[in-house]
Amino acid sequence: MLGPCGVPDIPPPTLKGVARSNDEVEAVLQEYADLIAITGGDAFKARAYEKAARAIGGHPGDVSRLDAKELREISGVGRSIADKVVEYLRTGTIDVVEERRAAIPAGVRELITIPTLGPKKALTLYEELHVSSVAELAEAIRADRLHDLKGFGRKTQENLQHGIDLMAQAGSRIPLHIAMDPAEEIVAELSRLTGCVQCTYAGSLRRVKESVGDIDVLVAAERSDPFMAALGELPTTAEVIAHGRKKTSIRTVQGVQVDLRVLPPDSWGAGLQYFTGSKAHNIRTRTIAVRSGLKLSEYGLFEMESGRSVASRTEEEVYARLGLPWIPPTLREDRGEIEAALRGELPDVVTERDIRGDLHTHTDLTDGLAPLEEMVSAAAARGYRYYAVTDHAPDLYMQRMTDEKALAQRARVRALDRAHRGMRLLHGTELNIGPDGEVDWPDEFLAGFDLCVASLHSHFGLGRRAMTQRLVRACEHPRVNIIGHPTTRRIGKRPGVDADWDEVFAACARTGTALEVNAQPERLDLGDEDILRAKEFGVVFAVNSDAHAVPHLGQLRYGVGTAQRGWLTAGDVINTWPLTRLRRFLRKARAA
DNA sequence: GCCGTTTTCGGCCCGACTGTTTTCAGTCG
Repeated sequence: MLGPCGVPDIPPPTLKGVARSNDEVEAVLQEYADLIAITGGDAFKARAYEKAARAIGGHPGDVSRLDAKELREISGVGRSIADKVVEYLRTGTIDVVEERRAAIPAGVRELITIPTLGPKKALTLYEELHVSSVAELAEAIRADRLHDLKGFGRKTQENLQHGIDLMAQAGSRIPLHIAMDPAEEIVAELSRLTGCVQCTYAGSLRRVKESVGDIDVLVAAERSDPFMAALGELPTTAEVIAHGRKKTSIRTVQGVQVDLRVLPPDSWGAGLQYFTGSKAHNIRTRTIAVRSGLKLSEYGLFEMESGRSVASRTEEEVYARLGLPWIPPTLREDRGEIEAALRGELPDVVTERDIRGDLHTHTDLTDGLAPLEEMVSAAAARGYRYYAVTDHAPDLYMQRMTDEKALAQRARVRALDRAHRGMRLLHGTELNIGPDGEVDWPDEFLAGFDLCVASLHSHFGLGRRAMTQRLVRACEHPRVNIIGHPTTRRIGKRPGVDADWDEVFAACARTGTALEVNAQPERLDLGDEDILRAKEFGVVFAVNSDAHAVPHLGQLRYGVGTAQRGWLTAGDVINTWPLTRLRRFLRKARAA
């Protein structure tokens, strides 16, 4: 089930011995940390569990293969947590977590997903007003029951209402990355079965939308029943919602609904086209079909008169018979792709293969999890030709960066660079854009970096005018190469900052400053629509992972998908360029 | 609960912002 915030509820206990992903272990430890905080337990203990949860989520290897001793080698995991992880891996539950679950309704924990509502306020609401879900909180606000509650003044109530509204907007949609894991797992499992001709996921997941309603999985096979049966029996399946010959629906342990459709191999292309959508795109393709005396459905493209099938086996075939080139799924939103295709002007969208390097990454020197050497090895393993390390700068106080630390890291980066063949290392930093657009460190010090990303981390509430000037000033800084996560939105949690984006885009184009497409799935910032707009101004982009751990490097694909949705080609993206061209760009307008 | 030692206790990212509790608690990055 999904809560109103779109966060999956706690998965029910499952069979013993089922391999669990790092993400699941991370989730249960994070839940325990939340429960400790809500029940007023030791704040440091809660933080210890949070830290361990993050460390396990960011651990490059599969923790379900580790024993207690090996688990303790992960930083932040000691004897007690290692034992609990082992207990979870073996039994699917942890006793002490179950005890706290029994004491606090799941809905109370859901409350703290509301921005500005933390564990203290959640507990107050529960104890004083017996509020134990987001819906009940909304009702309590409506009925003005918070009136006499200490610490819940008018403004606080407004903020809570605003947070609830934001989550309602996100609705029951699931963040992209939450849906991707079960989708890929199911596709891999079904592909293994005898008789499987084709198998993939379709729908908004294939179009790489920032959130998806459910997962559509398609199989091409002569007989459907083995696939329908197999889906119901997968370890990831928590519940079968509907079971039929053409369609079966289940809910996964993550709370995501999956619809499986089995198509005859002959109609694979038409089915894939149909179930990939979007609806708006399909209306256009069907209209084109009708004008040519044809009828397009999920079973094929047919002559209206005779009913004879003219295309259905592949998507390419279907599009071709409509007089169109194959259109990448990420463009299928009826945002002009049909017209562009008809003119033969579809963009040759950037792909993951085009990416030569990552230009925004962190290490454990600041808030990353992995040491420099591990991040660099992982980057090399991805086949990158260059890789930038961009830890935070001193103005973000909590990161405790100093000149000395930055310089020591640079020396290590230079040494590693000499040791690595085929991949050049760049030493950069992620600067903090202050309220007036100023950044950390004086010019002379910044000159020592190969590149500077600059991002907003606070003061999100400045007025539109001040925010615009702030961003423009950052662009105009001669050492700032990339504006990181430009709007700072958190999908479903926080809207982007208010600025005159046209003015910012114009400043980027004028000053030779790239805009980031931050690939963190909860950011995807810039988003597709802003990218489309910015591109009109002649802006160039950097698609970066902003990785804080080794596994995050792989999230780059979500950024690439978002870039595609913004119609970007490799030429628009600076980290597809050869290093010499990139370096020229990084010099900005300064004398060579 | 973890970790590192000045080892078996005592710290633990720390400062800003917000709203409201007139002196600070809660939340966030």
